[in-house]
Amino acid sequence: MAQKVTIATVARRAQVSRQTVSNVLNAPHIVREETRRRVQEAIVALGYRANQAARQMRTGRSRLIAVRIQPTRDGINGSVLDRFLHGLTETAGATGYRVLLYTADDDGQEIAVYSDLLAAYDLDGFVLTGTDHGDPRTAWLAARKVPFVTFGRPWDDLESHPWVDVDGAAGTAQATRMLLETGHRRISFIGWPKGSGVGDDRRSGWYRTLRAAGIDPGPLDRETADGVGEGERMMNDLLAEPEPPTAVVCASDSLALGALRAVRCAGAEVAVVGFDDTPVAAAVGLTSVSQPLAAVAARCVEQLTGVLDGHDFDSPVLLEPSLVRRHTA
Amino acid sequence: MAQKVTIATVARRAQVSRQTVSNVLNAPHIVREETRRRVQEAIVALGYRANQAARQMRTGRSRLIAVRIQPTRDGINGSVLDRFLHGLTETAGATGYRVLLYTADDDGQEIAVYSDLLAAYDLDGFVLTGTDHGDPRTAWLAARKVPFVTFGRPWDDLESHPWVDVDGAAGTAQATRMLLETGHRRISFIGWPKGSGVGDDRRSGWYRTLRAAGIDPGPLDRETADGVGEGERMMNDLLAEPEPPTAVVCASDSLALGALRAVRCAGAEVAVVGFDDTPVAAAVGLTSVSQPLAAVAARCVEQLTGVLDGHDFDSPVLLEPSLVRRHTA
DNA sequence: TCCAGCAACTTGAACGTTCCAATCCTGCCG
DNA sequence: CGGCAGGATTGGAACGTTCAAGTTGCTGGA
Repeated sequence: MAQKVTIATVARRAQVSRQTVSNVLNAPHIVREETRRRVQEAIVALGYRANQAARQMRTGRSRLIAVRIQPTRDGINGSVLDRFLHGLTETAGATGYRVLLYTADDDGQEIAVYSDLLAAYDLDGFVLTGTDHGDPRTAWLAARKVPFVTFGRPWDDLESHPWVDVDGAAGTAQATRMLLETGHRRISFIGWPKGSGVGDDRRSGWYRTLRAAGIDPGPLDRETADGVGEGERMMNDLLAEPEPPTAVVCASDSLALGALRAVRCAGAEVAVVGFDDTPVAAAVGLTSVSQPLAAVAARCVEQLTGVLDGHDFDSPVLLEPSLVRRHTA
Repeated sequence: MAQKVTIATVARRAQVSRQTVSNVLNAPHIVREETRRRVQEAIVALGYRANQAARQMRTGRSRLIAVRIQPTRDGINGSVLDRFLHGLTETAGATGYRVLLYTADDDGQEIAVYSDLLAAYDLDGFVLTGTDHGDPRTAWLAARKVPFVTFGRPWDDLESHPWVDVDGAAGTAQATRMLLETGHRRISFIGWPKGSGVGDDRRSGWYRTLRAAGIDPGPLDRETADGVGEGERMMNDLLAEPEPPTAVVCASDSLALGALRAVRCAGAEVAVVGFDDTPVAAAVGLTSVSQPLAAVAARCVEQLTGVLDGHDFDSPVLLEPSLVRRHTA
């Protein structure tokens, strides 16, 4: 292995001082054109890379952002995180940031991890996914003025911190509109019990669209926990009605998959739309609402680096999902 | 925010020198019992955490390991990586290591990332997934004596570097044995074209088990690229035979899902077994061979930290997968 | 009595970078 | 032609840790 190339090596070769090399890297405009070129040539020739640890020690910034990786609670929805992480890593990399993973079993433990990461690694910021009403984590971070973004809007105060989210209501509205246009009138919704921010949001798009079309959504609405079995049960329930729906919008692909199974078993003709466009949906040909995860990730990084560069945080970002049409609707 | 707590703060409070505090942390045995206790109390009282950047600058070690996150080529198999990453982060965390992500579009770019990460972040080691015959990445890393482990055995020379893998052959053998025991005789295999290490391995378990049972596997074997559509096509092909199989083992859940669809369309009665136990398998009730990903991740970290601590690398690790029985077999 | 040997602890230096204050140019004005 | 403004460049110090080489104090053998 060749000798380590430091800023001093570059300086010697370019016949300038250490500081000038540093300036070329961090404040190019204050260095004279010709000197800058000479230094840059030396950098390339020697293959110099700034040592982060040293830089970090001086500046207190690590160019590292942390994301929690969850234990894939529900298998189906797991791969959403996967795609999100990829997008995050890619966008972060483009601006010179790197992504660090951590795990935590609950909010309390997660906060302990924050303080560890901040003290030991001088972490620059955090990306949180899935925040709840009155989340203790965002409160902790905000109190210490640690930069962070959330994927998922804060359900209490929309202006409390930077966030990026997908407009779930717009997604279900789009699905419902499409079904209305294909001639459906009795369009059910199988979603989660009221009270969860994400779930209520998704339900509302369907609800409003039906109302706008002059249809009473009331009797068509169903609530249940997430899961394939639950979806199947609810769909069977709906099929047993005197006037069963001809289409159903679901709050997740798990529910939709269950519904689909019930429909097929019964030999019925009911259009089914899921949510999240998971691999499962692609595999079984399920029409589903797709979250633009790469874009979400990109905007998260943007917001975070914005704050890190000292800007006040931009307005939050709400992205439109898109409907991926397959065989089931 | 309170003043930063450094080793000097602790030293003052415990009435010892910096170095003694450092020794308590890195070589406790050379410090007198009573002194050690005093220092440790001060550490706890002040909430001291060693600054990694400073430590790294001196020692050249970052306690960081890097893993590539792939763009989820094939959606179905994506979530495998997800679970692997979680396991990795968890096990690494337990020994004081952290996991850093990176992306790369091809091998050449990946090597460029290595050299960047090594120079800028003093990375301690890499975890590679899915190596090929004559992989340029392992060669590059080995040439520079950078510690790394692969998830997936090196297909050329089994002793060339530490690795952890799942015994795919044992998995398909187990599936085939189970099918034989349930009375099946004509058991097909739908796998990838010969030449890929992983694919050949999975095929061989099925092949050997059938041979051992006195059955000629030849006419039952099928080769195709991965994918749901491919699986469906191959299964239809098999069903059109004069003596169609009564069961089929597949090299992936994608293929199995396609096969399953063909079987159901044809109204046939054919048992289907997939490979990887992806969320899709769980969702549709597909029997599948499950890789012990958490264990794989744990052993990867073990191997890597072993090398980092200066031990010669242990013998490679080959783990047994298990068969998850659901409705399709 | 003297000092070797050892355990326990301390001190100065170094890792590679950036901050800060100081110095060196260069051209321009009076 | 001296002085001065201001841009370009430089050298010393500091970030928090560990390494290497010290110092101190004690035990025990000649």
